[in-house]
Amino acid sequence: MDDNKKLVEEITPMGEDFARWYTDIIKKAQLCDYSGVRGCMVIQPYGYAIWENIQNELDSRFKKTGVENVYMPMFIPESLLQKEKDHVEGFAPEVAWVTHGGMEKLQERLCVRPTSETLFCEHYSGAIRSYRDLPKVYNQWCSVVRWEKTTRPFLRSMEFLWQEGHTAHATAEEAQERTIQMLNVYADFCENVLAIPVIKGQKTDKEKFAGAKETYTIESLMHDGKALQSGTSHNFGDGFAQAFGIQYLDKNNEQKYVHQTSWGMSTRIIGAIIMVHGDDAGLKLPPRIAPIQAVIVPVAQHKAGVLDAAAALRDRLSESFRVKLDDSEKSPGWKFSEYEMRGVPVRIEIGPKDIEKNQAVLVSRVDRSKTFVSLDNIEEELSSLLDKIQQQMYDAALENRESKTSTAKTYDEFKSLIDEKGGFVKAMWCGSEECEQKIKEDTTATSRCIPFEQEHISDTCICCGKPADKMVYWGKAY
RNA sequence: CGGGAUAUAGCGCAGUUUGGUAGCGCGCUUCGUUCGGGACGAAGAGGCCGCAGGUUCAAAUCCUGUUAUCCCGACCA
Repeated sequence: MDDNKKLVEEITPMGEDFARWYTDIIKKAQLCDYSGVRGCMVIQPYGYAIWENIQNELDSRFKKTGVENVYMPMFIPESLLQKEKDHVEGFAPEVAWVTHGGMEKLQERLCVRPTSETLFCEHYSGAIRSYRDLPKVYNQWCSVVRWEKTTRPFLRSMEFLWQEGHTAHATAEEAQERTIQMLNVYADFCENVLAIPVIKGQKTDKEKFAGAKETYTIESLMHDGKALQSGTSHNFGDGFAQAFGIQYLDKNNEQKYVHQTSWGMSTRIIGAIIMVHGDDAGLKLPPRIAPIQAVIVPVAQHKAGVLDAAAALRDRLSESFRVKLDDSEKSPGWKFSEYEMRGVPVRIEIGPKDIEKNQAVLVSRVDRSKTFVSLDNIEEELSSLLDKIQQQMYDAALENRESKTSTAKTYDEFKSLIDEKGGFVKAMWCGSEECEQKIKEDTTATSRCIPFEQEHISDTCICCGKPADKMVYWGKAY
Protein backbone atom coordinates (compact mmCIF):
# COMPACT_ATOMS: atom_id res chain seq x y z
CA MET A 1 0.00 0.00 0.00
CA ASP A 2 0.94 3.64 -0.23
CA ASP A 3 2.44 4.55 3.13
CA ASN A 4 1.97 8.21 2.52
CA LYS A 5 -1.74 7.89 2.32
CA LYS A 6 -3.32 9.17 5.45
CA LEU A 7 -5.58 6.39 6.60
CA VAL A 8 -7.27 8.20 9.37
CA GLU A 9 -8.44 11.57 8.21
CA GLU A 10 -9.77 12.60 11.60
CA ILE A 11 -6.44 12.65 13.40
CA THR A 12 -4.45 15.87 13.18
CA PRO A 13 -0.84 15.00 12.26
CA MET A 14 1.58 15.23 15.17
CA GLY A 15 3.91 17.53 13.31
CA GLU A 16 1.14 19.98 12.54
CA ASP A 17 -0.25 20.46 16.03
CA PHE A 18 0.87 18.13 18.81
CA ALA A 19 -1.71 19.27 21.37
CA ARG A 20 -4.50 18.70 18.93
CA TRP A 21 -3.07 15.33 17.89
CA TYR A 22 -3.12 14.33 21.55
CA THR A 23 -6.76 15.18 22.09
CA ASP A 24 -7.74 13.65 18.73
CA ILE A 25 -6.16 10.35 19.77
CA ILE A 26 -7.98 10.36 23.08
CA LYS A 27 -11.31 10.99 21.43
CA LYS A 28 -10.88 8.63 18.49
CA ALA A 29 -9.49 5.80 20.59
CA GLN A 30 -12.31 6.37 23.08
CA LEU A 31 -10.06 6.59 26.11
CA CYS A 32 -12.02 9.32 27.81
CA ASP A 33 -14.70 11.89 27.19
CA TYR A 34 -15.34 15.35 28.54
CA SER A 35 -17.99 15.70 31.18
CA GLY A 36 -20.28 18.52 32.23
CA VAL A 37 -18.10 18.98 35.30
CA ARG A 38 -15.29 21.45 34.74
CA GLY A 39 -11.93 19.77 34.42
CA CYS A 40 -13.25 16.29 35.16
CA MET A 41 -13.23 13.50 32.61
CA VAL A 42 -15.32 10.43 31.96
CA ILE A 43 -12.88 7.56 31.61
CA GLN A 44 -14.41 5.24 29.03
CA PRO A 45 -14.16 1.43 29.04
CA TYR A 46 -11.09 1.26 26.82
CA GLY A 47 -9.23 3.89 28.83
CA TYR A 48 -10.30 2.35 32.11
CA ALA A 49 -9.18 -1.09 30.93
CA ILE A 50 -5.68 0.34 30.46
CA TRP A 51 -5.84 1.72 34.00
CA GLU A 52 -6.96 -1.66 35.34
CA ASN A 53 -3.98 -3.32 33.66
CA ILE A 54 -1.71 -0.67 35.16
CA GLN A 55 -3.24 -1.33 38.56
CA ASN A 56 -2.75 -5.08 38.28
CA GLU A 57 0.85 -4.82 37.19
CA LEU A 58 1.80 -2.21 39.78
CA ASP A 59 -0.17 -3.78 42.59
CA SER A 60 1.46 -7.17 42.19
CA ARG A 61 4.89 -5.51 42.15
CA PHE A 62 3.98 -3.58 45.31
CA LYS A 63 2.80 -6.68 47.11
CA LYS A 64 6.04 -8.50 46.35
CA THR A 65 7.76 -5.81 48.40
CA GLY A 66 5.39 -6.22 51.33
CA VAL A 67 2.88 -3.48 50.61
CA GLU A 68 -0.63 -3.80 52.11
CA ASN A 69 -3.61 -1.97 50.65
CA VAL A 70 -5.92 0.17 52.77
CA TYR A 71 -8.53 2.85 52.24
CA MET A 72 -8.60 6.27 53.88
CA PRO A 73 -11.42 8.85 54.06
CA MET A 74 -11.76 11.27 51.17
CA PHE A 75 -12.28 14.25 53.51
CA ILE A 76 -9.65 15.97 55.59
CA PRO A 77 -10.63 18.38 58.40
CA GLU A 78 -8.96 21.75 57.97
CA SER A 79 -7.14 21.47 61.29
CA LEU A 80 -5.60 18.17 60.26
CA LEU A 81 -4.42 19.45 56.90
CA GLN A 82 -2.71 22.37 58.65
CA LYS A 83 -0.50 20.33 60.94
CA GLU A 84 2.51 20.29 58.64
CA LYS A 85 3.39 23.80 57.55
CA ASP A 86 5.18 23.26 54.23
CA HIS A 87 2.64 20.68 53.22
CA VAL A 88 -0.39 22.91 53.72
CA GLU A 89 1.31 25.83 52.01
CA GLY A 90 2.00 23.64 49.01
CA PHE A 91 -1.53 22.34 48.67
CA ALA A 92 -3.75 25.12 50.05
CA PRO A 93 -4.13 26.97 46.74
CA GLU A 94 -5.60 23.94 45.05
CA VAL A 95 -7.89 22.22 47.54
CA ALA A 96 -11.67 21.98 47.27
CA TRP A 97 -13.59 22.70 50.47
CA VAL A 98 -16.79 21.16 51.77
CA THR A 99 -18.54 23.80 53.87
CA HIS A 100 -22.03 22.38 54.31
CA GLY A 101 -23.57 19.06 55.24
CA GLY A 102 -27.07 19.09 53.86
CA MET A 103 -28.45 22.48 54.92
CA GLU A 104 -26.17 22.83 57.92
CA LYS A 105 -22.98 24.83 57.81
CA LEU A 106 -20.12 22.73 59.15
CA GLN A 107 -18.32 23.76 62.35
CA GLU A 108 -15.05 22.96 60.64
CA ARG A 109 -14.76 22.78 56.90
CA LEU A 110 -13.43 19.64 55.25
CA CYS A 111 -11.15 19.54 52.27
CA VAL A 112 -11.47 16.92 49.59
CA ARG A 113 -8.13 15.09 49.73
CA PRO A 114 -5.53 16.43 47.31
CA THR A 115 -3.21 13.73 48.76
CA SER A 116 -3.49 11.78 51.98
CA GLU A 117 -0.27 12.26 53.95
CA THR A 118 -2.14 13.90 56.81
CA LEU A 119 -4.70 11.11 57.08
CA PHE A 120 -2.06 8.40 57.10
CA CYS A 121 -0.07 10.37 59.64
CA GLU A 122 -3.05 10.76 61.94
CA HIS A 123 -3.74 7.05 61.68
CA TYR A 124 -0.12 6.12 62.27
CA SER A 125 0.10 8.37 65.32
CA GLY A 126 -2.55 6.19 66.97
CA ALA A 127 -1.56 2.82 65.51
CA ILE A 128 2.16 2.89 66.21
CA ARG A 129 3.32 2.33 69.80
CA SER A 130 6.37 0.11 69.67
CA TYR A 131 9.12 -0.86 67.29
CA ARG A 132 7.18 -4.09 66.93
CA ASP A 133 4.47 -2.11 65.09
CA LEU A 134 6.96 -1.10 62.41
CA PRO A 135 7.33 -0.85 59.54
CA LYS A 136 3.92 0.17 58.22
CA VAL A 137 3.86 -0.21 54.45
CA TYR A 138 0.43 0.88 53.28
CA ASN A 139 -0.92 1.89 49.92
CA GLN A 140 -4.29 3.04 48.69
CA TRP A 141 -5.90 3.20 45.26
CA CYS A 142 -8.22 6.17 45.13
CA SER A 143 -8.99 9.45 43.46
CA VAL A 144 -7.83 12.85 44.63
CA VAL A 145 -8.94 16.37 43.80
CA ARG A 146 -6.84 19.40 42.97
CA TRP A 147 -8.51 22.61 41.87
CA GLU A 148 -6.51 23.12 38.70
CA LYS A 149 -6.77 26.25 36.64
CA THR A 150 -6.24 24.65 33.28
CA THR A 151 -6.90 21.02 32.58
CA ARG A 152 -6.12 18.42 29.92
CA PRO A 153 -7.36 14.85 29.70
CA PHE A 154 -5.13 12.50 31.72
CA LEU A 155 -2.32 15.04 32.00
CA ARG A 156 -4.06 17.38 34.38
CA SER A 157 -7.63 16.94 35.54
CA MET A 158 -9.28 18.25 38.69
CA GLU A 159 -10.01 14.74 39.88
CA PHE A 160 -7.64 11.96 38.97
CA LEU A 161 -7.06 8.33 39.89
CA TRP A 162 -3.83 7.22 41.45
CA GLN A 163 -2.23 5.11 44.08
CA GLU A 164 -0.47 6.64 47.03
CA GLY A 165 1.83 4.59 49.21
CA HIS A 166 2.63 5.79 52.72
CA THR A 167 5.13 4.07 54.93
CA ALA A 168 6.55 4.49 58.42
CA HIS A 169 9.89 3.07 59.51
CA ALA A 170 12.03 2.83 62.60
CA THR A 171 15.15 4.27 61.02
CA ALA A 172 16.18 6.88 58.50
CA GLU A 173 18.13 4.22 56.59
CA GLU A 174 15.12 1.99 56.24
CA ALA A 175 12.98 4.91 55.01
CA GLN A 176 15.58 5.88 52.45
CA GLU A 177 15.84 2.28 51.30
CA ARG A 178 12.07 2.09 50.83
CA THR A 179 12.04 5.40 48.95
CA ILE A 180 14.54 4.13 46.42
CA GLN A 181 12.99 0.68 46.30
CA MET A 182 9.66 2.12 45.19
CA LEU A 183 11.30 4.44 42.69
CA ASN A 184 12.89 1.33 41.21
CA VAL A 185 9.51 -0.42 41.10
CA TYR A 186 8.12 2.50 39.09
CA ALA A 187 11.10 2.55 36.77
CA ASP A 188 10.90 -1.19 36.21
CA PHE A 189 7.18 -0.94 35.53
CA CYS A 190 7.60 1.93 33.06
CA GLU A 191 10.43 0.31 31.16
CA ASN A 192 9.30 -3.32 31.14
CA VAL A 193 5.54 -2.98 30.99
CA LEU A 194 4.90 0.41 29.39
CA ALA A 195 8.03 0.34 27.21
CA ILE A 196 8.85 3.87 28.38
CA PRO A 197 12.51 4.53 29.18
CA VAL A 198 12.96 6.74 32.23
CA ILE A 199 15.65 8.83 33.88
CA LYS A 200 15.90 8.13 37.58
CA GLY A 201 17.05 10.93 39.80
CA GLN A 202 16.44 13.38 42.57
CA LYS A 203 14.41 16.57 42.46
CA THR A 204 16.03 19.86 43.42
CA ASP A 205 14.76 21.58 46.57
CA LYS A 206 12.74 23.93 44.41
CA GLU A 207 10.91 21.10 42.68
CA LYS A 208 10.47 18.71 45.57
CA PHE A 209 7.16 17.74 47.15
CA ALA A 210 5.59 20.00 49.78
CA GLY A 211 6.82 18.66 53.12
CA ALA A 212 9.39 16.21 51.79
CA LYS A 213 13.02 15.98 52.83
CA GLU A 214 13.96 14.47 49.48
CA THR A 215 11.91 13.80 46.37
CA TYR A 216 12.96 11.26 43.76
CA THR A 217 11.47 11.04 40.31
CA ILE A 218 11.40 9.14 37.10
CA GLU A 219 11.30 11.45 34.11
CA SER A 220 10.29 10.45 30.62
CA LEU A 221 10.36 12.31 27.34
CA MET A 222 7.33 12.74 25.10
CA HIS A 223 7.38 12.73 21.32
CA ASP A 224 7.19 16.53 21.15
CA GLY A 225 10.31 16.88 23.28
CA LYS A 226 8.56 17.81 26.51
CA ALA A 227 9.29 15.97 29.73
CA LEU A 228 6.76 14.28 31.96
CA GLN A 229 7.29 13.37 35.58
CA SER A 230 6.03 9.81 35.48
CA GLY A 231 6.22 8.76 39.10
CA THR A 232 7.60 10.10 42.36
CA SER A 233 8.90 8.73 45.61
CA HIS A 234 9.46 10.94 48.64
CA ASN A 235 11.49 10.57 51.78
CA PHE A 236 9.87 12.63 54.53
CA GLY A 237 12.50 12.03 57.16
CA ASP A 238 10.85 12.59 60.53
CA GLY A 239 9.25 15.92 59.62
CA PHE A 240 5.69 14.67 59.46
CA ALA A 241 6.31 12.42 62.47
CA GLN A 242 7.23 15.45 64.53
CA ALA A 243 4.27 17.47 63.31
CA PHE A 244 1.86 14.61 64.02
CA GLY A 245 3.58 13.10 67.03
CA ILE A 246 4.22 9.68 65.52
CA GLN A 247 6.53 8.03 68.04
CA TYR A 248 7.42 4.52 69.05
CA LEU A 249 9.29 2.90 71.91
CA ASP A 250 12.48 1.29 70.68
CA LYS A 251 14.23 -1.76 72.13
CA ASN A 252 15.95 0.45 74.70
CA ASN A 253 12.61 1.82 75.91
CA GLU A 254 13.28 5.23 74.34
CA GLN A 255 10.69 7.30 72.44
CA LYS A 256 11.71 7.75 68.80
CA TYR A 257 10.08 9.46 65.86
CA VAL A 258 9.31 7.30 62.84
CA HIS A 259 10.75 8.02 59.40
CA GLN A 260 8.26 8.14 56.58
CA THR A 261 7.97 7.86 52.82
CA SER A 262 5.26 8.33 50.23
CA TRP A 263 5.12 7.47 46.54
CA GLY A 264 2.57 7.76 43.80
CA MET A 265 1.70 7.13 40.19
CA SER A 266 -1.45 8.45 38.55
CA THR A 267 -3.64 8.17 35.46
CA ARG A 268 -1.31 10.81 34.08
CA ILE A 269 0.88 7.91 33.02
CA ILE A 270 -1.77 7.10 30.41
CA GLY A 271 -0.95 10.49 28.89
CA ALA A 272 2.67 9.37 28.76
CA ILE A 273 1.77 6.12 26.99
CA ILE A 274 -0.10 8.14 24.37
CA MET A 275 2.62 10.75 23.87
CA VAL A 276 5.61 8.40 23.95
CA HIS A 277 4.30 5.72 21.60
CA GLY A 278 1.52 7.17 19.45
CA ASP A 279 1.91 8.12 15.80
CA ASP A 280 -0.14 9.81 13.09
CA ALA A 281 -2.19 6.67 12.59
CA GLY A 282 -3.29 6.79 16.21
CA LEU A 283 -2.59 5.23 19.55
CA LYS A 284 0.04 2.53 19.89
CA LEU A 285 -0.20 0.40 23.01
CA PRO A 286 2.60 -1.77 24.39
CA PRO A 287 1.38 -5.39 24.35
CA ARG A 288 1.84 -5.84 28.09
CA ILE A 289 -0.68 -3.11 28.89
CA ALA A 290 -3.00 -3.27 25.88
CA PRO A 291 -6.59 -4.22 26.78
CA ILE A 292 -6.77 -5.99 23.43
CA GLN A 293 -3.48 -7.60 22.46
CA ALA A 294 -4.76 -8.99 19.20
CA VAL A 295 -7.92 -8.31 17.25
CA ILE A 296 -9.23 -10.93 14.87
CA VAL A 297 -10.64 -9.47 11.67
CA PRO A 298 -12.50 -12.00 9.53
CA VAL A 299 -12.31 -11.36 5.80
CA ALA A 300 -15.32 -12.18 3.61
CA GLN A 301 -17.09 -13.16 6.79
CA HIS A 302 -20.36 -13.96 5.06
CA LYS A 303 -18.75 -16.92 3.37
CA ALA A 304 -19.40 -20.31 4.91
CA GLY A 305 -17.00 -21.27 7.65
CA VAL A 306 -15.18 -17.95 8.03
CA LEU A 307 -16.91 -16.72 11.18
CA ASP A 308 -16.78 -20.19 12.70
CA ALA A 309 -13.06 -20.40 12.08
CA ALA A 310 -12.56 -16.88 13.47
CA ALA A 311 -14.59 -17.68 16.60
CA ALA A 312 -12.68 -20.93 17.10
CA LEU A 313 -9.41 -19.02 16.82
CA ARG A 314 -10.65 -16.45 19.32
CA ASP A 315 -11.60 -19.17 21.80
CA ARG A 316 -8.22 -20.84 21.41
CA LEU A 317 -6.17 -17.66 21.75
CA SER A 318 -8.24 -16.31 24.64
CA GLU A 319 -6.68 -18.93 26.86
CA SER A 320 -3.32 -17.14 26.72
CA PHE A 321 -3.99 -13.67 25.31
CA ARG A 322 -6.39 -10.75 25.51
CA VAL A 323 -8.16 -11.20 22.20
CA LYS A 324 -11.18 -9.65 20.53
CA LEU A 325 -13.06 -10.89 17.50
CA ASP A 326 -14.73 -8.12 15.53
CA ASP A 327 -17.54 -9.83 13.64
CA SER A 328 -19.48 -6.62 13.07
CA GLU A 329 -20.74 -5.81 9.57
CA LYS A 330 -18.10 -3.13 8.99
CA SER A 331 -15.81 -3.71 6.05
CA PRO A 332 -12.42 -5.27 6.77
CA GLY A 333 -10.67 -2.08 5.67
CA TRP A 334 -12.65 -0.07 8.19
CA LYS A 335 -11.69 -2.48 10.93
CA PHE A 336 -8.02 -2.33 9.97
CA SER A 337 -7.99 1.42 10.43
CA GLU A 338 -10.13 1.37 13.53
CA TYR A 339 -7.94 -1.01 15.53
CA GLU A 340 -4.79 0.62 14.28
CA MET A 341 -6.17 3.92 15.58
CA ARG A 342 -6.99 2.32 18.91
CA GLY A 343 -3.46 1.00 19.25
CA VAL A 344 -4.09 -2.76 19.22
CA PRO A 345 -0.60 -4.31 18.83
CA VAL A 346 -1.52 -7.17 16.51
CA ARG A 347 -4.26 -7.71 13.97
CA ILE A 348 -5.06 -11.24 12.90
CA GLU A 349 -6.71 -11.56 9.51
CA ILE A 350 -8.46 -14.77 8.64
CA GLY A 351 -10.35 -15.34 5.39
CA PRO A 352 -11.34 -18.13 3.00
CA LYS A 353 -7.86 -18.32 1.47
CA ASP A 354 -6.30 -18.73 4.91
CA ILE A 355 -8.75 -21.34 6.06
CA GLU A 356 -7.96 -23.36 2.95
CA LYS A 357 -4.26 -23.24 3.84
CA ASN A 358 -4.76 -23.68 7.62
CA GLN A 359 -3.16 -20.29 8.28
CA ALA A 360 -3.83 -16.75 9.48
CA VAL A 361 -2.14 -13.40 8.86
CA LEU A 362 -0.51 -11.53 11.73
CA VAL A 363 -0.06 -7.80 11.15
CA SER A 364 2.06 -5.69 13.49
CA ARG A 365 0.86 -2.25 14.60
CA VAL A 366 4.48 -1.10 14.72
CA ASP A 367 5.35 -1.41 11.02
CA ARG A 368 2.28 -3.07 9.44
CA SER A 369 4.46 -6.03 8.53
CA LYS A 370 2.49 -9.14 7.65
CA THR A 371 3.37 -12.70 8.62
CA PHE A 372 1.51 -15.75 7.40
CA VAL A 373 1.47 -18.31 10.17
CA SER A 374 0.14 -21.84 10.42
CA LEU A 375 -2.81 -22.27 12.75
CA ASP A 376 -0.94 -25.22 14.26
CA ASN A 377 1.51 -22.99 16.11
CA ILE A 378 -0.19 -19.61 16.08
CA GLU A 379 0.10 -19.26 19.89
CA GLU A 380 3.90 -19.35 19.69
CA GLU A 381 3.96 -16.99 16.72
CA LEU A 382 1.64 -14.49 18.36
CA SER A 383 3.52 -14.67 21.62
CA SER A 384 6.86 -13.97 19.99
CA LEU A 385 5.40 -11.19 17.84
CA LEU A 386 3.96 -9.50 20.93
CA ASP A 387 7.35 -9.75 22.65
CA LYS A 388 9.02 -8.33 19.57
CA ILE A 389 6.59 -5.42 19.43
CA GLN A 390 7.11 -4.68 23.11
CA GLN A 391 10.86 -4.54 22.51
CA GLN A 392 10.56 -2.50 19.31
CA MET A 393 8.41 0.05 21.10
CA TYR A 394 10.91 0.40 23.93
CA ASP A 395 13.79 0.72 21.48
CA ALA A 396 11.96 3.37 19.46
CA ALA A 397 11.11 5.36 22.58
CA LEU A 398 14.68 5.15 23.78
CA GLU A 399 16.02 6.22 20.41
CA ASN A 400 13.65 9.16 20.36
CA ARG A 401 14.80 10.23 23.82
CA GLU A 402 18.46 9.85 22.94
CA SER A 403 18.03 11.87 19.77
CA LYS A 404 16.36 14.63 21.78
CA THR A 405 18.91 14.67 24.58
CA SER A 406 21.84 17.04 24.31
CA THR A 407 24.64 18.48 26.36
CA ALA A 408 25.37 22.15 26.94
CA LYS A 409 28.64 23.70 28.09
CA THR A 410 27.79 27.38 27.77
CA TYR A 411 24.67 29.31 28.67
CA ASP A 412 24.15 30.52 25.09
CA GLU A 413 24.37 26.96 23.83
CA PHE A 414 21.98 25.90 26.60
CA LYS A 415 19.39 28.52 25.72
CA SER A 416 19.42 27.79 22.02
CA LEU A 417 19.20 24.03 22.62
CA ILE A 418 16.18 24.42 24.91
CA ASP A 419 14.62 26.87 22.53
CA GLU A 420 15.26 25.23 19.17
CA LYS A 421 15.80 21.54 19.80
CA GLY A 422 13.76 20.96 22.96
CA GLY A 423 14.03 17.64 24.75
CA PHE A 424 16.41 17.07 27.63
CA VAL A 425 19.48 19.24 27.95
CA LYS A 426 22.17 18.04 30.32
CA ALA A 427 24.17 20.77 32.02
CA MET A 428 26.12 21.42 35.20
CA TRP A 429 24.47 23.27 38.10
CA CYS A 430 25.92 24.94 41.17
CA GLY A 431 23.01 23.98 43.41
CA SER A 432 21.55 27.45 43.94
CA GLU A 433 17.86 28.14 43.59
CA GLU A 434 18.66 31.54 42.04
CA CYS A 435 20.21 29.88 38.99
CA GLU A 436 17.27 27.52 38.69
CA GLN A 437 14.90 30.46 38.82
CA LYS A 438 16.87 32.45 36.27
CA ILE A 439 16.98 29.51 33.87
CA LYS A 440 13.25 29.11 34.22
CA GLU A 441 12.65 32.79 33.52
CA ASP A 442 15.03 32.84 30.57
CA THR A 443 13.93 29.62 28.90
CA THR A 444 10.74 28.30 30.65
CA ALA A 445 12.70 25.07 31.16
CA THR A 446 12.89 23.60 34.65
CA SER A 447 15.25 21.19 36.30
CA ARG A 448 13.80 17.75 35.72
CA CYS A 449 16.14 15.88 38.01
CA ILE A 450 19.65 15.35 39.28
CA PRO A 451 20.16 11.91 37.73
CA PHE A 452 21.66 9.04 39.69
CA GLU A 453 23.86 8.39 36.67
CA GLN A 454 26.05 11.46 36.72
CA GLU A 455 28.35 12.74 33.98
CA HIS A 456 30.99 15.35 34.42
CA ILE A 457 30.39 17.86 31.65
CA SER A 458 32.39 20.78 33.00
CA ASP A 459 33.53 22.31 36.28
CA THR A 460 31.22 25.28 36.37
CA CYS A 461 27.52 26.08 36.61
CA ILE A 462 25.87 26.62 33.25
CA CYS A 463 24.14 29.72 34.58
CA CYS A 464 26.39 31.60 37.06
CA GLY A 465 29.79 30.11 36.23
CA LYS A 466 30.56 29.21 39.83
CA PRO A 467 31.99 25.78 40.64
CA ALA A 468 29.46 23.02 40.08
CA ASP A 469 29.57 19.29 40.72
CA LYS A 470 26.01 18.30 39.84
CA MET A 471 24.83 17.40 36.36
CA VAL A 472 21.14 18.13 35.88
CA TYR A 473 18.59 17.22 33.22
CA TRP A 474 16.71 20.35 32.12
CA GLY A 475 13.68 20.61 29.91
CA LYS A 476 10.25 21.99 29.32
CA ALA A 477 7.72 19.88 31.14
CA TYR A 478 4.05 19.03 31.19
C1' C B 1 -5.93 33.41 37.17
C1' G B 2 -4.76 36.85 32.76
C1' G B 3 -5.13 37.10 26.93
C1' G B 4 -7.59 35.00 22.60
C1' A B 5 -11.36 31.71 20.39
C1' U B 6 -15.59 28.40 20.36
C1' A B 7 -20.67 26.24 21.82
C1' U B 8 -26.37 24.46 15.91
C1' A B 9 -28.43 16.23 15.28
C1' G B 10 -23.82 11.11 17.94
C1' C B 11 -19.23 13.55 15.23
C1' G B 12 -17.40 17.55 11.87
C1' C B 13 -19.42 22.00 10.16
C1' A B 14 -22.66 25.97 7.28
C1' G B 15 -26.37 29.46 8.56
C1' U B 16 -25.37 34.87 12.72
C1' U B 17 -22.71 40.48 9.31
C1' U B 18 -28.47 42.22 7.13
C1' G B 19 -33.90 38.80 12.84
C1' G B 20 -38.78 35.78 9.10
C1' U B 21 -40.52 27.44 8.29
C1' A B 22 -33.50 24.11 11.06
C1' G B 23 -29.41 22.83 6.81
C1' C B 24 -25.01 19.85 4.73
C1' G B 25 -21.31 15.74 5.13
C1' C B 26 -20.17 11.52 8.02
C1' G B 27 -22.39 8.27 11.41
C1' C B 28 -27.21 5.72 12.93
C1' U B 29 -31.95 2.35 11.37
C1' U B 30 -34.17 -1.07 7.46
C1' C B 31 -33.55 -3.84 2.82
C1' G B 32 -30.38 -5.48 -1.11
C1' U B 33 -25.54 -5.99 -3.30
C1' U B 34 -20.43 -6.10 -1.17
C1' C B 35 -15.95 -7.71 1.91
C1' G B 36 -7.45 -9.09 1.87
C1' G B 37 -6.62 -1.02 3.82
C1' G B 38 -12.21 3.36 6.13
C1' A B 39 -17.63 -0.37 -0.13
C1' C B 40 -22.36 0.97 -2.97
C1' G B 41 -27.68 1.82 -3.89
C1' A B 42 -32.62 2.81 -2.10
C1' A B 43 -35.78 4.25 1.83
C1' G B 44 -35.92 6.32 6.88
C1' A B 45 -35.10 8.23 12.06
C1' G B 46 -32.84 12.04 14.59
C1' G B 47 -32.70 19.46 17.05
C1' C B 48 -35.89 23.90 23.20
C1' C B 49 -29.29 26.20 18.05
C1' G B 50 -24.87 25.27 25.74
C1' C B 51 -27.98 27.42 29.80
C1' A B 52 -30.81 31.80 32.03
C1' G B 53 -32.74 36.48 31.33
C1' G B 54 -33.86 40.74 28.01
C1' U B 55 -35.25 43.55 23.18
C1' U B 56 -38.99 42.41 19.21
C1' C B 57 -45.15 40.97 16.01
C1' A B 58 -41.01 37.50 15.34
C1' A B 59 -34.39 35.48 17.97
C1' A B 60 -29.71 30.15 16.20
C1' U B 61 -29.11 35.36 14.54
C1' C B 62 -29.30 41.54 18.51
C1' C B 63 -28.17 42.75 24.10
C1' U B 64 -26.90 41.00 29.51
C1' G B 65 -25.34 37.27 32.40
C1' U B 66 -23.69 32.37 33.15
C1' U B 67 -21.51 27.39 32.28
C1' A B 68 -18.29 24.28 29.57
C1' U B 69 -14.39 23.38 25.99
C1' C B 70 -9.88 24.67 23.04
C1' C B 71 -5.21 27.59 22.30
C1' C B 72 -1.20 30.90 24.53
C1' G B 73 1.01 32.52 29.25
C1' A B 74 1.57 32.23 35.04
C1' C B 75 0.68 27.77 38.81
C1' C B 76 0.66 22.35 39.41
C1' A B 77 0.99 14.92 39.36
